[in-house]
Amino acid sequence: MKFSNFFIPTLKESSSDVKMRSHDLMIRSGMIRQETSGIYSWMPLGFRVLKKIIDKIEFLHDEKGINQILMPTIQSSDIWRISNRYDTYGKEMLRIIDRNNKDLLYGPTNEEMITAIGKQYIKSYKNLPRRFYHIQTKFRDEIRPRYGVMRAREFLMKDAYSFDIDEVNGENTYCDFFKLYLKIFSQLGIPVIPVRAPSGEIGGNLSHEFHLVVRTGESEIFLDSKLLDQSCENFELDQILSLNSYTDDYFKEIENKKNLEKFKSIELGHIFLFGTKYSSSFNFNVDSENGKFMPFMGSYGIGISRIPAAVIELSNDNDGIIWPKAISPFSVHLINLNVDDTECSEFCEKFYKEIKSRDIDILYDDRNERPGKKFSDADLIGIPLQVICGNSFKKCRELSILKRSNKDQIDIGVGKAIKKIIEMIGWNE
RNA sequence: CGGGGAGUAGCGCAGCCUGGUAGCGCAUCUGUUUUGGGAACAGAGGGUCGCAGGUUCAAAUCCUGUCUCCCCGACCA
Repeated sequence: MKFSNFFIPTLKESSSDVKMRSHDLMIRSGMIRQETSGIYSWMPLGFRVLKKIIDKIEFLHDEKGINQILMPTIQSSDIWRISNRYDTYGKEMLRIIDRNNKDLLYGPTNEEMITAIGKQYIKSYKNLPRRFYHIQTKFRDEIRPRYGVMRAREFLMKDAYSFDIDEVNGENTYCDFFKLYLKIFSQLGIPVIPVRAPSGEIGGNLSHEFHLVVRTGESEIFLDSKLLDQSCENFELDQILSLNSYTDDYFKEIENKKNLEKFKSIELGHIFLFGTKYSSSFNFNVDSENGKFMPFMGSYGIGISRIPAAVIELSNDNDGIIWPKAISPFSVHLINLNVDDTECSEFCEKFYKEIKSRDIDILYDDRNERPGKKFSDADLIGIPLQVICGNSFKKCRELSILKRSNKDQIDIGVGKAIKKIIEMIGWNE
């Protein structure tokens, strides 16, 4: 992508209204624009990051045989009356009336709808288990939206739902999702901690949240600090159940508070096994070999649009964002400092095409701007590798490769540059 | 919903107390010189001062109402 043809409206100055680092950087790097309180447009650069995250999440869900669907944003009040949540959900639910005076709502979540879908099609135990997911805009009319997309009213969420024949199978599914979530976050380059959350209204249910520990986070969790360095990706159910980590709410309920430290964090995911809560209110019965039963259900959410903000909150410096490779909008940022020079521009053009032909995302700054502006934009946008073509190209056919994370710079002959870049992209950090 | 702050050019702000031709920086446009870390000079364009009412010869400024946004607390991915 050429910078001249990719709209990134960067800003030099911060708004005094913006208090959180990630919020400020997302606005100044031209990723998002506020529409009204808690509602944001995603500009080209921001949307690219979002798409990277979506792609990874989709891939890993599809790989597990979880079927992607797309449910509507607008729901009928009817199904919410069946679950009795239309009246209890409260003011967070945005209610809408259509021209025929029918009560509609902008979906804050989809348990009711997925249960209605399941009930219509799943008639036999032979049709179970089933797992579905969708990625869709949600709306929750939060009391106080804040910090940009970190706590927005309209937000993008991946929510998955499972149907199983009984509790044991439901727990296995839950366990699968637990591991899947750890894998997803690890592949996104985000070190999350699984945290036990309180059981819901129905006793005996399972719930965990996935938190990113960061000093400026707005949640509080309590955990054994050993968990910070431990991988839980291969945990079995009993280990998951006995994790020594708790959400704020859960912490108040437990008795043994030894070895628990308080951390600030950002909640990025939440999984929940709620059993037959909705299948029973929907009278969702399925034939078994010798009678009928109600499917055992769970739901599994990831706050997609919150992820870029969380990552930036964790990974930035005075000059701007430092993207982890996995979700960086581009892998390489080529900076041409001499666009007026034919030789330099021709080289950059060729170099740009060559990198692109190797399936590497590259942003090529071909704008007629001064070096200082290009460097500061590059640092603000935060692409992991900056490749600079300037004076040393003219003098001795060298490029500079600069790592955004620590500003380490190497100068390298043009012939060796591509090989080196590919090598650096492959580095794990 | 309680408490606090703010709405003036695309962005960031001053002016308001003490009423009298709406200003500064950034950005934008033109020209010249510049070009490895947000360039310099010269010029130009851009505003129903959130909205509505009131006081006054005169309102960005004073009064009343209203809308919106932000921050702190109780809810959430």
